[in-house]
Amino acid sequence: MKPLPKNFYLRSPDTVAKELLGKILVRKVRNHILSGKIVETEAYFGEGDPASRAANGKKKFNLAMWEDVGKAFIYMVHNNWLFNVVAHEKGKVGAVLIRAIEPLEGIEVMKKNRGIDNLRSLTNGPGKLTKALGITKEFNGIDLTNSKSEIFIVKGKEEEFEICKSHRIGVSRDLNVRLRFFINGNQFVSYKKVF
DNA sequence: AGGAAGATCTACT
DNA sequence: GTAGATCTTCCTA
Repeated sequence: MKPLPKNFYLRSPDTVAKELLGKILVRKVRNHILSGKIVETEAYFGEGDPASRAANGKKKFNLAMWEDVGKAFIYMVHNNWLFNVVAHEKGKVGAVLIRAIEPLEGIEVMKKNRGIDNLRSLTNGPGKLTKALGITKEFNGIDLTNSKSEIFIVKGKEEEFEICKSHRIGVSRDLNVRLRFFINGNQFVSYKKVF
């Protein structure tokens, strides 16, 4: 499987967020592979988006959002690492938060990483999936378009699904636009409720 | 030093 | 399904 090319991410964050649904997030560890289908995402812009980490200008920790698209942008909130993909049009700023995946390969390892046995709550949240896949700040800036990386994203198999939109979750000051996208009816979407 | 943050877990109604 | 306590960085004063 070849990773999605860089120009996939060279578009508006909301477009990329929508199109990332159904793609496969792959995490390579020494002798095994963990992977899952992306079922829920959120788009974040740069300036003008009060919920974005980039809203207050460049900082040390959010530099990745200004840099090359197709890279990982990882930061911590409430003791959880959140995994984003840098995506924006040329010269702009933005990222897509991966909020939930459906486990495919390496489920036993994910259960061990999470310390639980329940499949449904294994990766149905942004902080949960990073824990299940063993993702930490160390991977900030990693290239997701290179299959040699420890984390990358490939095209999944073709399938039909309905895309739903809602407002972003947990954001104290959201924009008046729906920027959360998820696969309708999927068991691993973090909240069914539509805000 | 203090507070806020894109969340999670647990314990209930 | 919803409410409340609580976890750790990084930013701002």
